[in-house]
Amino acid sequence: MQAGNSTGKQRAGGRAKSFTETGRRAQIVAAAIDVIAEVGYQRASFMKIAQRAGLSSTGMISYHFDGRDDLMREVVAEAMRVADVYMRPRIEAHERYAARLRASIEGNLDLLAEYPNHLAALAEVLGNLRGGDPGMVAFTQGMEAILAFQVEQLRKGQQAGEFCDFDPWVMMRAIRAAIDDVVRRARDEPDVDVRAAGRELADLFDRATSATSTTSR
Amino acid sequence: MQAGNSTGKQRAGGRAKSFTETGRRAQIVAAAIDVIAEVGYQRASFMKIAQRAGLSSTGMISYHFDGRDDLMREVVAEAMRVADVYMRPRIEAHERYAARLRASIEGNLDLLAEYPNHLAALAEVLGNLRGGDPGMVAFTQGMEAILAFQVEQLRKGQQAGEFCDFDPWVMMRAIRAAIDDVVRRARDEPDVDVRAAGRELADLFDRATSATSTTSR
Amino acid sequence: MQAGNSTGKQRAGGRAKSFTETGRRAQIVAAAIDVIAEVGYQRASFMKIAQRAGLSSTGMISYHFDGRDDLMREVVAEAMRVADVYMRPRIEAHERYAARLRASIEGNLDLLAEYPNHLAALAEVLGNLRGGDPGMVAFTQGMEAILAFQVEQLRKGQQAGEFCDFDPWVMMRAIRAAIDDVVRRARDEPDVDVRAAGRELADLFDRATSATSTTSR
Amino acid sequence: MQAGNSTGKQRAGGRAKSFTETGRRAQIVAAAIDVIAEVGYQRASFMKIAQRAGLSSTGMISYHFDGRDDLMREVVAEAMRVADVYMRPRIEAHERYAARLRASIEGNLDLLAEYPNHLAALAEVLGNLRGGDPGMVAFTQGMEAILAFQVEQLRKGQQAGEFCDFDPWVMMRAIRAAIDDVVRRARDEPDVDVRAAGRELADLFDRATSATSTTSR
DNA sequence: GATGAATGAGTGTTCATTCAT
DNA sequence: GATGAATGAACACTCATTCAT
Repeated sequence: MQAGNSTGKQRAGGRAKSFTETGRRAQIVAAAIDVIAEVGYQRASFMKIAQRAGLSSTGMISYHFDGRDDLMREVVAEAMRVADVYMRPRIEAHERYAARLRASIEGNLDLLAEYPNHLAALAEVLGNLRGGDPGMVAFTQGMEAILAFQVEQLRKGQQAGEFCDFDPWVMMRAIRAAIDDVVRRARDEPDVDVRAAGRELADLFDRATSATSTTSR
Repeated sequence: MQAGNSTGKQRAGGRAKSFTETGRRAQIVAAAIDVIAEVGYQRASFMKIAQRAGLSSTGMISYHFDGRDDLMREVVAEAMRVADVYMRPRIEAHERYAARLRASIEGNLDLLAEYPNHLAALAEVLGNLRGGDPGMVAFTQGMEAILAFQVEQLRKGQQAGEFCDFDPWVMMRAIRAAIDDVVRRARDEPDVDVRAAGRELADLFDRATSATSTTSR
Repeated sequence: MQAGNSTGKQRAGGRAKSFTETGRRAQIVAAAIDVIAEVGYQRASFMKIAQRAGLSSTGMISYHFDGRDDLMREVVAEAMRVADVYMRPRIEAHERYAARLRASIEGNLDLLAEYPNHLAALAEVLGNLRGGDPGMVAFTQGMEAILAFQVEQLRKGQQAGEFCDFDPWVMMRAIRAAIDDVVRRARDEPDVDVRAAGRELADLFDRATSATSTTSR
Repeated sequence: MQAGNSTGKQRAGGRAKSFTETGRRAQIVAAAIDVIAEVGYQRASFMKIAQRAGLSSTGMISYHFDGRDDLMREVVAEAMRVADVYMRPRIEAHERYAARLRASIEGNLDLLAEYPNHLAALAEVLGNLRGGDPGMVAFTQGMEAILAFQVEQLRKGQQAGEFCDFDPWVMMRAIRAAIDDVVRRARDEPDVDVRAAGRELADLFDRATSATSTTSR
């Protein structure tokens, strides 16, 4: 999952939470991220998550979260928060859109090297969402908004003459899919050099978006 | 899932099957493909598949298949068979590697337009395999072999001077990931013009692989 | 199961059977004996028996037998028939009751050495009968009759002064239980010398029944 | 099943258990003992056990026990514990091996009179173990160890001149088989006087093992 | 007679969730 | 707040039996 440029998160339920409840929730979310990264979205049962979190029963999770979907929403929110903190400064350090795109791609895979479980969990949860899932609809829309922002960046790059002519939605999804694929590969083969893969992908999409190759003909 | 160049498959058990049993198996596999495409690999229970196939009980599926893994193997084999029949002549109609790559990408998405459930089920099953799954190991290896063949094609294209310098494994996985992403998108948003997306992706990876930009420098 | 001195068998159902049907039945019974000896009474499913018999479906068994109990009755009857043919002349070759008892014990274990599956299946089926099983009640009573005959032999030996004073029912059941135990042991450890065990058991029960030890004091 | 001289047991899983969980486990084990004694090992389904224990679903049993084997292990452990408590002082009250053997036989059947289901369940579970059952292997070995101890007692009795010459393994298995047979008979015919049977069996094996017959010659 | 596909009840097990304590 | 026992539905799978052909 390509991360960065998040629009920020907010809890689904609006009621105020005490400090310890917030702490418990964070603890459970952290355990969920590890478990999801390890065994996948579907096999990440409450029991496994509770064990990883050092809890003695799954009831604790149901107590703190309004169902499995709520927990998963928090997992995604936490992963996105981490990604946002990591990515935003690296992207905004650049002016030109092409440089920002490269920073985005390489940054995602540097992030993967540092937080492999976060990105793996993120990809797992989002990859297992269905369009029809009620309760996750608003969620999916939030994801679309983030993607739309990134697409808009591509479009601006085109208008600025940095990028050639292409469908920015198709390009953006291809970039995200390629990054997610490395995330999945890193999960199964921990020895993969994800930073090197990041540079390769950045080169790849640089060529794919660059205006120079067309103008030079 | 990018398909094509399948190595073919046959049932593990050697016992001869009657025509009607073969028919029932095919019917169940077809139902499984539809259900998997609709609700995903994990949620595709025998009960849903049996209902879709017009069977009164899940026992019938266990009667015809040697467990869930066996059914899933047949699902993949069937999807690969369809893909192979569709893709192979389209790819082999071209001489040059660049043209073959374009044919492969566009062909996959034309195939998606005609058999959306087949490709969706294929991606679902393969995407949910874990390294540790015993009984599916040989299966994963078979997929790797196909991917390796496609990587080899890219490498030959580089040697022939048609492609620029890039890591063929990274490129191949990026291509496959981009195609699979369209498959997933088409599943959730049936109105997507997948053939147009195919042309866009073909253009994208044509630029990303083309040797022209280097010669013009 | 101690065998011998059978009162003979008769089919439960009274209708006449054709020659081929009788052949099929015998074939199935033979397969059932092997399967039961190998995997036990409860795990001996129609499917395993059909496979062993070279039949392509379990329906064949249900066609020829009026349910599982009917098949099991035939299994016992066949095993008892074999045992009776083998045991009767060996026992009747002796005049004295003590010699007949020894012939009975050693004969049973010689029989075990020659037909291990028959005796194992016999013990399995009889050992898994419950008192309450309807449809098997008449059957159990038949077994009791055989045992009663053997008890009567012991009693006659006592009256003849060959045996000391003991409860013949308890003695008979102990003998049978000891023999059955060797049958079970031979099933799990095929290297056991069952004939040697037979001689040991014959000695054991010779001492336990002998009138000499008491008179000699 | 002849019991006594148990080596003791404790749960495989090391997790500490609350009092109520321990209570529930004991309740389920007690229900399992009753059901197994009534319908046998194989027919003792979780559903029947749950109903007997007053539970609404079989899931509760899976919650408290790590599978069917785990429950069966506890059943045997409980039966052996009861047997050990009952038998040990009765056996150790005697010095001589012959007296100990008599105490062992009569004690087992007195125990049967008091805990008929415990011994019936014990015999059922152990009698249905196959050599190939993984997870129960260590279990079978434990039973062999107990039997070996009892065999050793017989051997010592022979060396002490109390017993005549016989194969102690064959003798021990015959004794155990005779006791188990009474257990089974008591299960099907509750009116049997098991204590009387115990005295008869003790007399029987006293004669079978006694050294007096040899000295008088 | 013989076949084998179909049936439906039953198996142990996992799961997210609930609720009395 | 926190616990963990209890719940009931769902899961894949096996089984003996039935029945149209």
